[in-house]
Amino acid sequence: MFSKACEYGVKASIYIALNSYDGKRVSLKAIAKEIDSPEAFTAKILQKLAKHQIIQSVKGAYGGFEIPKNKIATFKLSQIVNAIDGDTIYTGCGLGLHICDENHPCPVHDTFKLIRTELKDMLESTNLEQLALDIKSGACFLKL
Amino acid sequence: MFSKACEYGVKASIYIALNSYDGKRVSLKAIAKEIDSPEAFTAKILQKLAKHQIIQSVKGAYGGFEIPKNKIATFKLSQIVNAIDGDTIYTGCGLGLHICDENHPCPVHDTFKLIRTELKDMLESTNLEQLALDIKSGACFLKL
DNA sequence: TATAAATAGGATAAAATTATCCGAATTAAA
DNA sequence: TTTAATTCGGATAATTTTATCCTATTTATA
Repeated sequence: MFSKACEYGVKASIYIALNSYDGKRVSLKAIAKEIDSPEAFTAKILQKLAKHQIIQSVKGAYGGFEIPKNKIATFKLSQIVNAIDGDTIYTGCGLGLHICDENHPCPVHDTFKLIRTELKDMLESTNLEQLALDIKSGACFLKL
Repeated sequence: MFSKACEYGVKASIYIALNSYDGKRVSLKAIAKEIDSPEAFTAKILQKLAKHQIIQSVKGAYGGFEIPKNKIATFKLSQIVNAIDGDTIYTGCGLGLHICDENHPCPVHDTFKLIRTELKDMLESTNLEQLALDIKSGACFLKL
C-alpha cells in the first residue's frame, strides 16, 4: 500500500510525538532502534519530514528530533504520507492510466473511487496524537 | 496501489476477454499495443496469468491468448491481482509490521482494516465480464 | 516438408527503491 | 577551547521492479 519509506516515516513520527509529550527529544539512533528500521535510511526520511515541517530537528550534541506538543494533534496522517509518498495513492488511476476521470474513466474507476475516497478520509481524520496515545496506553505497537 | 505488472495484467485480461466474446484470439503484440505496455514485459505477465489458468495461451502461428467465453464472468478481479501481486494488499500490515492482528495491532490497524476489507470485497465482487462490457460499450478506456 | 508467425523462457539491462558509508557542520558540555 | 554527540547531505551499493533481447519451440498454412 505505502512505500517502506512511508511506513518508517509514520512510525518515526509516532515515536517522536510520544516522546515529545514527555519533553524528551529523541535521536536518530533511538528512533531506528525503536521502530526497527535501518538507521541511515531513516535519517533521510526524517530529513524529509523536517523539511515538510512535520518534525523539528536539532543538530549537535543532545540534539535529535521533536514535535512541539501543541502541534502533535494538528498533524494528520495524510500529511505524513504526502510528505513521503506524495498523493498518488488517492489521486492516481487504479490501472495507471495517465488520464482517468469521470469523463474518461478506466474500467475500475468507479469502484476504486470509493476506496480511495475512504482512504483519503481516513488519512485525513487520523491525527498523530491518536496514534501516539495508542502506543502510550499499550494498546498498539510500533514493532513486532 | 498495485504494481505496474498487476495493472498491465488487469488491462490485458480485459482486452483478451473483450475479444474472446467475438471469438477472436489476440496476440501479445496486439495486446501490448492496445493497453500501451512494453511487449516483452507484458509477455511475462501473460505467462503468469496463463499458469494461473486465468487466460489460455495458444502457441504457434495464428496463436495468441484467449479466455473461454463461458469463463469470463467467473473470473474476479481479485484472482488477477492475486496471481500477480499476491494477497499482501489486503493481508499485510499497513505499517509493515511482521505481526499485526487484533491482539497485537499496529497504530493504524483498525482504520486500515476497514479499507482493506472494502478493497477485498470490491476486488471479489468485480468480475472480468463487467469490466470488459464497459470497454465494449465505450463507457471506459484501456489507455489514455 | 518448408516457412512464417507465435508463445516460452532464460539471460541481461535499466530504473526505482531501499540501504549503507563517510566526511562536514553544528552544538552542548566538560 | 576542546571534545563528543549529533544531524546533514553527497556518494555509493544492494535489492527489487520494470524492461529488453535472443534463442528455442510450437503450429497452421502454403
